[in-house]
Amino acid sequence: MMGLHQDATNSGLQLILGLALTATPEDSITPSPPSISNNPDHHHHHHHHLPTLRPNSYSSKSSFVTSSNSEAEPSLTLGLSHESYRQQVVKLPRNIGHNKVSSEDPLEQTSPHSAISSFSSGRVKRERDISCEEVDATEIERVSSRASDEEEDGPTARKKLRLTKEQSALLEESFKQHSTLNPKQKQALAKQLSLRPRQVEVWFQNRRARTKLKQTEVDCEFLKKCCETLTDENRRLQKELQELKALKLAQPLYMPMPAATLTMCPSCERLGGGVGGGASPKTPFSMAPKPHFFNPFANPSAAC
DNA sequence: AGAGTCAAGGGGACAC
DNA sequence: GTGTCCCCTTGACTCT
Repeated sequence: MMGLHQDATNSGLQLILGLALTATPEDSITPSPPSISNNPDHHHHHHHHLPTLRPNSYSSKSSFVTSSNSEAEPSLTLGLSHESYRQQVVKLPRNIGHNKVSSEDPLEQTSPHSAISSFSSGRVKRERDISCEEVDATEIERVSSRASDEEEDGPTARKKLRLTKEQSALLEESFKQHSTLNPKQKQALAKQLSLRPRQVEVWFQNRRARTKLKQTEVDCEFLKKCCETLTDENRRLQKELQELKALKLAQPLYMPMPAATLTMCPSCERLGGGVGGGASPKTPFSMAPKPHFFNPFANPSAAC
């Protein structure tokens, strides 16, 4: 999809096209995904298996799907419903056990940095206040101790990841360059950000969705204005029509019309003076102010 | 307390 | 069959 700043400056026609082709440009630049068999961010979809209980809710769906991915972690639950699975997932500490998950992806091994950014909970606000480079050993220790606290917390709710400013900035920067990522780019970015590829992918998906939503809002505003303008124009034309009808009734049958309204097309010599004669049939949405009466000099053939 | 934000889950569609 | 996308939704968290 085009960037918002670009779309916002589009003309009406371009806007209409944009509406019809939502997100297509974005898709068009999506590189054909090469097959990466050892992609640690393995397909997150075809995951109709029963979920293996993982301590980390941020383990992508794909993580427990990849049976061939050397994950021999025993399943602690069978046939959990969606909700109960979520409940189970959040009961366990996130950064404990996450590292013990054997993964071919080194990125799956949560670094202290990502442990903080990915599994913060009550720390979110603090995390925003402190920049990520300020994450020192004390902070890491605090996180670790909190992890053990969480273990004792029992049924706590799922924790929410908040990306650090630096992570967000880098992701934004990357998004400006391409709104979609190929697997290599994703891997590289994930490594750079100490995030899992799945998290990068999700961020881009949500970012695209936000862009689209914003564009939709802009489109909506534009269409509202169009509607208002057309309503006004319609009102004006209706009024003009009424005036002309009244004028016609008030005049004797063969009384010549006022000179200003007597118009003749110079090419076919037919009388004009039609209602709203300035509006071209080809431009029904023209917002340009129109003359109330046909102007043969401005538009010699409009009456034909 | 309720609205807003945003990372993530789940599912369908599609290309290869 | 796999990987990725979009869409919709959920739930944790923040803001007012």
